[in-house]
Amino acid sequence: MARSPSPAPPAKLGPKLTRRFFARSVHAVAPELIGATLLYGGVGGVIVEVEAYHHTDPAAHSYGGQTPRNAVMFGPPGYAYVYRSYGIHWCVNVVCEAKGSASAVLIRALAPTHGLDAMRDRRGLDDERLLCSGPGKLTQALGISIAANGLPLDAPPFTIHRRPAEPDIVTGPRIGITKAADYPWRYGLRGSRFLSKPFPR
DNA sequence: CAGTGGATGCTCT
DNA sequence: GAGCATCCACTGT
Repeated sequence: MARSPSPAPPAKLGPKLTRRFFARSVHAVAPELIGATLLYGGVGGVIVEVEAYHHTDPAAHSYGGQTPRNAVMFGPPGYAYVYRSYGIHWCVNVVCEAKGSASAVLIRALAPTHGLDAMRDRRGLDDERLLCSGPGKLTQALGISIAANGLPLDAPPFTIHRRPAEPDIVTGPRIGITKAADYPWRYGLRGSRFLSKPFPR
């Protein structure tokens, strides 16, 4: 099959984010991640959708206390928390706030900009819009698995670049949860074609 | 487009 | 043994 020539968005990248960036409230970090560029092994794109999970939030994995699975959430900020979802997919979070706060931001969708061919191979798809438009899709496209759990976000294979400008951000209820389903802690880039689902209007 | 159900494995009760 | 921070294929309008 002929692969459509990808009209790659302009690769505008701010400076690399350091761990200090994550040492703040998830509600401060989450909107600032919209527009940032996430790379894993050089493959990735612009973050267009995230969700905040605070430790006081019944939907957070850390809500019930520390367990082997969520241990990374209880560690220092600036690290990746990866877990298996529905037995099939991986999902990646960035740990925020102070050590022990056990709060994190789930990365839910990217606009692909780097390594499109690698993403297409891993996903078995050509359509750019479907490569990273969901938390399980983007980990597959980037090759993120449990091996990335606990890795620092400011060192290879991870790289996160600050957003080059402040984007137009939408908020709404989080996706796919039953507890605290009304908290408006989903953040997205307004009008993006790469969201996992549209935001309610 | 909306809704439904299966796949699949791990975590915690 | 239940319950998932999901995705995809399939159905019916």
